[in-house]
Amino acid sequence: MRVTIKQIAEEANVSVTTVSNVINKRSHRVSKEKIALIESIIEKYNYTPNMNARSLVQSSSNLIGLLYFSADDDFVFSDPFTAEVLSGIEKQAKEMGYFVLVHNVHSAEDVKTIQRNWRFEGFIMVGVRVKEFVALNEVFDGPVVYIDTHLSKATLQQIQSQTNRLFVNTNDYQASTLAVEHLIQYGHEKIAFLSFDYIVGEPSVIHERYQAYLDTLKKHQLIFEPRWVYKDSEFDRIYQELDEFTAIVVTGDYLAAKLVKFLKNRKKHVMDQLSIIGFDDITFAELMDPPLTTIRLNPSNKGAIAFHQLIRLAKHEETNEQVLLLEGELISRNSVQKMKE
Amino acid sequence: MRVTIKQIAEEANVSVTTVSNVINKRSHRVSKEKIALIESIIEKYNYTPNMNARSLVQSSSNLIGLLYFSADDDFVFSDPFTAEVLSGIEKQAKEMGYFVLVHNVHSAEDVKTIQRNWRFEGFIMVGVRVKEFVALNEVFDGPVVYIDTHLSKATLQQIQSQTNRLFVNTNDYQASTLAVEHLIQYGHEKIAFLSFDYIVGEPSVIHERYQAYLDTLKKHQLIFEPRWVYKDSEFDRIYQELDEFTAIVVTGDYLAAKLVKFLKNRKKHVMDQLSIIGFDDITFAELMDPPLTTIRLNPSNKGAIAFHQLIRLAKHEETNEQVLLLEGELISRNSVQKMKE
DNA sequence: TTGAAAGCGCTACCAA
DNA sequence: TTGGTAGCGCTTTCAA
Repeated sequence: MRVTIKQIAEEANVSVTTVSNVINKRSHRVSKEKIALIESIIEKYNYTPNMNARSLVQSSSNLIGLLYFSADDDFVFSDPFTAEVLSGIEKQAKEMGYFVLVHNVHSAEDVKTIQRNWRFEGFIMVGVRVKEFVALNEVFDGPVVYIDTHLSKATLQQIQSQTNRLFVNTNDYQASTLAVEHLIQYGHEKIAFLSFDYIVGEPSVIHERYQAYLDTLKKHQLIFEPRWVYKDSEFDRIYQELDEFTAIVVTGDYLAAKLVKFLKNRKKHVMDQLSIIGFDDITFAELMDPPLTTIRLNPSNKGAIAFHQLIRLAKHEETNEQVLLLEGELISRNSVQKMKE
Repeated sequence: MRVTIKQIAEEANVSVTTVSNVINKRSHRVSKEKIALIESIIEKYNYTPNMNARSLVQSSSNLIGLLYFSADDDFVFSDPFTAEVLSGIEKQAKEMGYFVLVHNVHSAEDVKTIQRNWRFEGFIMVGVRVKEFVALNEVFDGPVVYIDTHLSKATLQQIQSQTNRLFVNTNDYQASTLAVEHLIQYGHEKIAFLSFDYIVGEPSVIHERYQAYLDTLKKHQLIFEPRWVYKDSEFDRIYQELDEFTAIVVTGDYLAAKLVKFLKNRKKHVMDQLSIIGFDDITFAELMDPPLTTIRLNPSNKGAIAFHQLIRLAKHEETNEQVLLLEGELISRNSVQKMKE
């Protein structure tokens, strides 16, 4: 059977209080000798406190929850993005003595249950959409860091007073500007845009990127051709209109990889003719043929930052900004070629 | 403040025991009316029991730990394999009302600490090597399922008596046989083998695959040329000896992707001349150029199975086999070509 | 069918 | 500097 604080106390001939005090490093409340003695016994039995008991009495736990939202029962942790976020979180958590419980949730109710079951210091939430945000945000009153949840100005204003809510996003506008500027710098003037389908008007990653695409074209006085804006279901149309533009911005590397494959199947050497830039810098980007030029978003870093912010919130430390924007970084490989003068 | 069992009891004018009984579905101990009454109150307050309290008294928790071993501080959950395993585990766990805590550990000591902190039903361990196995195996006496830990016959024999230890592996021998047979069927007779570096003699995934490669060649009376066995550091040598063989077995898709890239850089159309088969079927395999023929290993399935086995162990259900072997599946794409007769 | 009470392991308060 | 003790929310005897 495992050693408890009581047994340690007995063996040391002290009270449980004293043992508790040395465990919790309240050294000013215990004599040096006793500390040494108790620590040796702790060492001997390899004692570590029972978190359940501790959490029960303290109503806190060194436990944080990584919640991933998805409507369907998809295998979300196989999504490389989520996986890397988790990676970043877990690494930091381990270092700081925290534990991470992961859970895939579908609704606010789910969160209610899970947070009632355990005592979480807080949550990091990934994949929350605007429409579920409000309901969700009410469920839990502890600290929450949202990753990549883009809110409208109005909603943001509403929750400004909630000092324990934080948003860690990529600066998608900046990232996308970076992408388009790179293309322009390389001499491209006819630039297309490909993204997953999204709800127009609703704040989102894609919306930001699209806006930046528009603005950057305008800034450089390049033509914007509505036809050149594609959804992921329109590969065929891209193929047909291929001669019209010389470069395309694709809002994700994975989608870019799919497009490249599709195009290559139709036409062996398309990529000599079309420049392509993606987002994310997934592992595979550099292994593609041609190696994919992309905007690196560094999700593990995002996870790490989210974690640290969460801990700050939990400790009621001041934060200036409610929305943290992480910059994207241009990774220039060969899929974007210089236009001949 | 949250509702407790006590408050429910008060509101229902019954004792906590009775409430506890309805929560735990001991319907024969409570009258129908009280059950209805109590359940309605539970519903009303959206009450769910506090796991810490429950775990404390029951010494169990519906909590399982996914422990990933790594010597260094790598971002292991960004490894697509681990991520998918987690995916499979988490999905099942959620369905059955379990929770998954993930932790990256470096040593047996780490495990000791973490398991003392929380009350785990059991652990699923990934990435455990033979040399750390023994020490590790002693630390915890609850159920453990090891994923892809290959042990020697001797070690396996030693722990045969531990009925709560289980191993879920891919049948790497079968998988590799499948790969080589496929190549042979397509007319290849000169077949090379590429793997990461590994310790010869120590049971491992690669060792199994190598052995199957050897045996299958022999079975078909094909020549085995020791020179054609490569490590991941020997891409250059592969390039130099490229004319000697027509196909290569690569023990992982990621490695295969790297090789293809390397080779293409040297020689534009190598892949017309060399057939290649990988293992894993990573997401990217089908997006490669050419699309990679591979042996699908289905890690999320592995995770799901591991989870179910763990629960069986925890419930002390009988298991016949201590080592579960999951079959690989040939996914035939275009990277393996038929030899001309 | 119901309830009183002990106790899981720990912390925190108060008293010595 | 030390210890006694209440109590966190729950389950589990045992008795009624």
